[in-house]
Amino acid sequence: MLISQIGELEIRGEGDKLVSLTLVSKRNSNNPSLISGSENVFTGWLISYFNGKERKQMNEVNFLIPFKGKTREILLELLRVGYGEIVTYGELAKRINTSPRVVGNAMSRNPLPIFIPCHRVVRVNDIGNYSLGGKETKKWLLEFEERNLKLKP
DNA sequence: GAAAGTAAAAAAT
DNA sequence: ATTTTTTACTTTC
Repeated sequence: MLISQIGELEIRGEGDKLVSLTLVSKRNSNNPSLISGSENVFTGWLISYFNGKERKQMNEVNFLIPFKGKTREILLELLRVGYGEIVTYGELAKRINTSPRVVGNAMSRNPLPIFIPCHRVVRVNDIGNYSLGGKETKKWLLEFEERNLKLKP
C-alpha cells in the first residue's frame, strides 16, 4: 500500500513477479506527500517515481503479463516509450503492425499502469482515457513528468 | 464460429 | 464540427 499524489495504490505480486497495480481510492489534493507501507523493490521504484527521481522503466522480467500475441507485444513495446514522451494509439499500432483500436484494447487491460506507462499513449486530438483514475490522473502524470524533465533534464 | 466489445482514426457529411 | 465507416484483436456467447 502506498499513498501517492494520485491516490492510494495497491500492488500485488506473485513470487518475485509483479502482477497488478490498482488505485484503491482517488485523491484530488495536490498534496505531494508520500506515505509508504512495507518496502520492496516495487514500492521502492514507485516511491522514487513519485518523487520525480525515477526516469527508467523497470525491466520486463519483473512483470507477469498474462497475455499472448498482439496484446503482449503492445505492452512490451510500450516499455520503449521514454519518460515524458508521448505517442498516439496509431503510432504505437504502426510499430507492431496493428490498428489503434487494438492498442486501446490492450491499454484498457494493462494490469500494471505506471510500471507499463500507458498514460503516455494519447489520442491524436485529445488525451484519451485512463483506467487508473480517469483523464485527470492521466493528465497529472504527463504534466508531472514534463515538470520533472524541465527541472532537471 | 459468429457476434459484440474496445482508452481509435479516417473519411464523409 | 459532428456522424459514420473502417479496423483487428479479444472475449463471450
